[in-house]
Amino acid sequence: MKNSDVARHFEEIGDLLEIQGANSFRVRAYRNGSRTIEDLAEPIASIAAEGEKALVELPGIGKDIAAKIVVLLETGTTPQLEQLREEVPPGVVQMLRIQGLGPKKVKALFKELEVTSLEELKAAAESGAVAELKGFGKKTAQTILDGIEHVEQAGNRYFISEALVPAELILEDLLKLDSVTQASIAGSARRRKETCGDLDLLATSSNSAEAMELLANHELVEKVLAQGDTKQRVRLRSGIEMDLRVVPDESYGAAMQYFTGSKEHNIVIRQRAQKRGLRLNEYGIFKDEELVAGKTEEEVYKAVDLPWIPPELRENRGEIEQAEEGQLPKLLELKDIKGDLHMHTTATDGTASIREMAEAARERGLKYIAITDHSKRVTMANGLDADRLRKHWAEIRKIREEFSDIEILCGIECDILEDAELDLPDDVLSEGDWVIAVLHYGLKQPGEQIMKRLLNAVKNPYVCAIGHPSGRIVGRRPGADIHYPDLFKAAADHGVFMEINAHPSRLDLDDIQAAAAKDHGIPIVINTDAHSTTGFDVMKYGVYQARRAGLEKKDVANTRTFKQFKKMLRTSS
DNA sequence: GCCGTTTTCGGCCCGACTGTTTTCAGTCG
Repeated sequence: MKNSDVARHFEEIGDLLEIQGANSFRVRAYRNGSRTIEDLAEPIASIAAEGEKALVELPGIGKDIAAKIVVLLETGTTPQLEQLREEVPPGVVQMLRIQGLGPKKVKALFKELEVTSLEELKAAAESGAVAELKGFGKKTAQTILDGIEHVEQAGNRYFISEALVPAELILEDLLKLDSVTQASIAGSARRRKETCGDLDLLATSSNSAEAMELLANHELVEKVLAQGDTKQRVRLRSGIEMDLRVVPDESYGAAMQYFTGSKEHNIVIRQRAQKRGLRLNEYGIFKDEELVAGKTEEEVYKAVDLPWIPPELRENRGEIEQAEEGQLPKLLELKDIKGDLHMHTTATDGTASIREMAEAARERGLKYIAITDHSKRVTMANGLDADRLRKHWAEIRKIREEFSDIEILCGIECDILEDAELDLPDDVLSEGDWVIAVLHYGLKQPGEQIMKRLLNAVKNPYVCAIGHPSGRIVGRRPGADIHYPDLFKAAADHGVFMEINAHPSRLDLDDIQAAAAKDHGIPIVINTDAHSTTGFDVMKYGVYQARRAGLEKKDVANTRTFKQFKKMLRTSS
């Protein structure tokens, strides 16, 4: 059972308990436990194998949840969840996803109207039954109908790229207003989380009405959902919702800190404030009623005896302890990247030639690239067999003579076949400069076979890197069942790199596994997997992911000069 | 349900906005 399955199990217990009206702190305890498991780099089953005591040492896991983890791993479920599922049908949990419906209202709908699915809820709202319930009204019924439509048509979360692009455009327009003195993106988009549920914008302004009017009439905005004096919520045409908050100048830093989150990070920061006899909210840090800090984020952190913490790290995954000890990493930056080792050309499924890709890479300041078209197994991309690959490499060797200021490596993205063999023979691979081995097919194979394939690739003397290791698509397709500690140990032993694929739909390794790979001392490469000349522009998303993993420049191989990079290759001689 | 250098019991972050209410509960972030 994967960590994500175990985490989801306890998340569901939390949801169901909440609908039943359980103590909210008990509900939160299950969610905290769930999150701890979700964030683990190691399989929870390995920890459980050491005994219940090892589980209890995890934050947010006590005796009770530890015992349930053991039962869950042994039997595939827990009596508690089975019992809860009997009491609360699955459609009722679905109702929690509707904006404006929380546990109390959902419970009332379920108990009073016996509504157990979104369809039944829709019918009840349309018939007027919902509006007649105590605590409900016509507007609530309409909100529910809008909410159902939204849940049905849009997925709930957006790729970081889908979130940041409109947010940056709107931010730019806000800053053009004379009345707006400062403005920034906050929330999960500022933390560069791989997906965002919504967007947060923050501004200081002498005229908050003007800022809100601009947003209400913005071409990217579809509808104003709520509006007060300091807070406005809108839905963009893309479906994503955005909050704008206008705060006083002296509170800007506190509001940035507050609305950047994460919730888990902020809870700990506020607890630190409490311990120091201070009160922290979005307006500042207060001693009794006196404002003692709030204009900048640095001030806020200083008031709780911490240095400023980069937003990407604010997840309460150890960054507060690091900050306390002065051990925060100096995070990688986009400008540190000097090479890109994964891209395609018209030889397979790319849209640009070798020369065009090299020129585009040079324009972006890259000093070295590897052309890595597909191997033959990927028939739909016109993958290369040995003959075509050798000709392709000959072509690359010819073209690279034309470029004095950028190195072009003869590479290949070689499939690791379902039977664990590589898609091209060793004698062919040995002629290249850079071999990335990847899983494309058979991602649903049992973990044992997946590991056999990956380990076989790692042991091959010509494989330089494992590309997009899990094969996941963010929010859409789960990755292969990988036992990461074994993979990383083998990669470290054989000097094989791990890729962070920078495409916003992949971001694979994810942040947690990238941090674990760093701990194993494995060199990491961040690659765009560009299929066109504009494909290079996704590099920043890979860098964001690396920053969330706490990676520094030294942890990432393609920050090196070409000379240094080449020395790291096992095939270099 | 979890947690502990004020605590093994009694806490557990905090304010804005909405809609349904006649003073506030529910929801959200």
